[in-house]
Amino acid sequence: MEDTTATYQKSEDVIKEVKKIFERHLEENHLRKTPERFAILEEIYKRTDHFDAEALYIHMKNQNYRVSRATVYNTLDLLVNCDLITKHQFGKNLAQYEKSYGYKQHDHLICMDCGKVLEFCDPRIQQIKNTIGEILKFRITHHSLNLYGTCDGSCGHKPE
Amino acid sequence: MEDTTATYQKSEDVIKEVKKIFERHLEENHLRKTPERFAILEEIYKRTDHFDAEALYIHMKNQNYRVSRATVYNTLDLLVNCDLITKHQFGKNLAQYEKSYGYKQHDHLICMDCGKVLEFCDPRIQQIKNTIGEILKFRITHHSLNLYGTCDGSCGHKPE
DNA sequence: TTGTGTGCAAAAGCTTTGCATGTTG
DNA sequence: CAACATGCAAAGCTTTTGCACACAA
Repeated sequence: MEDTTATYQKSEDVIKEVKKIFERHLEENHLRKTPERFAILEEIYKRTDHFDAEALYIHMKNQNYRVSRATVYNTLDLLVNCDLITKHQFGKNLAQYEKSYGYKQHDHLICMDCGKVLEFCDPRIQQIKNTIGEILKFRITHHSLNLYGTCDGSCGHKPE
Repeated sequence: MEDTTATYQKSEDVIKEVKKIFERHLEENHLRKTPERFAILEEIYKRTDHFDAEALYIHMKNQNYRVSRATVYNTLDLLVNCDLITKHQFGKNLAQYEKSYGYKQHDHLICMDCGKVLEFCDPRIQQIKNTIGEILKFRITHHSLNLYGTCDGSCGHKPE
């Protein structure tokens, strides 16, 4: 944040920051700082977007970490709670996650043919949240907007 | 449709209409018109909003229909395909359905405390779909917008 | 009569839980 | 050292599949 010359933060810097955030979250909630928890956070922030719990588990195994599925699921919950990752359900019965620190709010566009997921931003969604929250007397904390369609055959049409 | 004096269609009329639509869909796709399929459609349109597959299965059993879960799931798929019902994933690993014939497009507001689901309409969502579809070259067929929050304690706060 | 649809039960897939062991605070 | 977290495996829950029988076309 001090360095105004760099457009993007280096990956190592981001990882350092999210670890600090996670650490604070664990302290505030009297949870233990175990190596597994930090290892999982680090691997998530090294990975690219959208992954599911099993893929992360396999990834950890391949990196020769000794973790269990239970710990993966446990840690994913913790990370969702402190807003370091976001959980999605893109229509299927399989939770997908993505890192959320440093990313601006965005929603998703899913191709029904090839499973491709694109991201987009539209300010009008914020307006909708304000309006509806006021009308229906809800304190809206978050939302999920997915658009489904087909990407004009620009993909190889390999249904997932 | 002929009767312009009635504000709402009688339930029996709606059921008659959706059965006709379903019948046409089955014919067009060379699928069989089995009594189970029509019985399931009928029970869905007699029920209130938002239900899951298991609840529907239990309901059918209680009505002394002899149906299997397999048939329930099979028929739900068919009904989704011909737009007579809509499938939702409200954050949990459990598909929820609702009848959609005769209802205008709407989205959902979910209370994280009590699980209550409210419905709302906002024309701006259609504008977002148009804009994004054009920009990202997608033919958008449908969407899912869920707002999550808390309903100001107006509920008994019985977390589902 | 032919093949699709059904019921039933078993299997599959994602997630949670129980228990003994390990480790943080 | 006490409580919590972990690994492992088993159980839970929703959904899918396999198979023999039923029945729509």
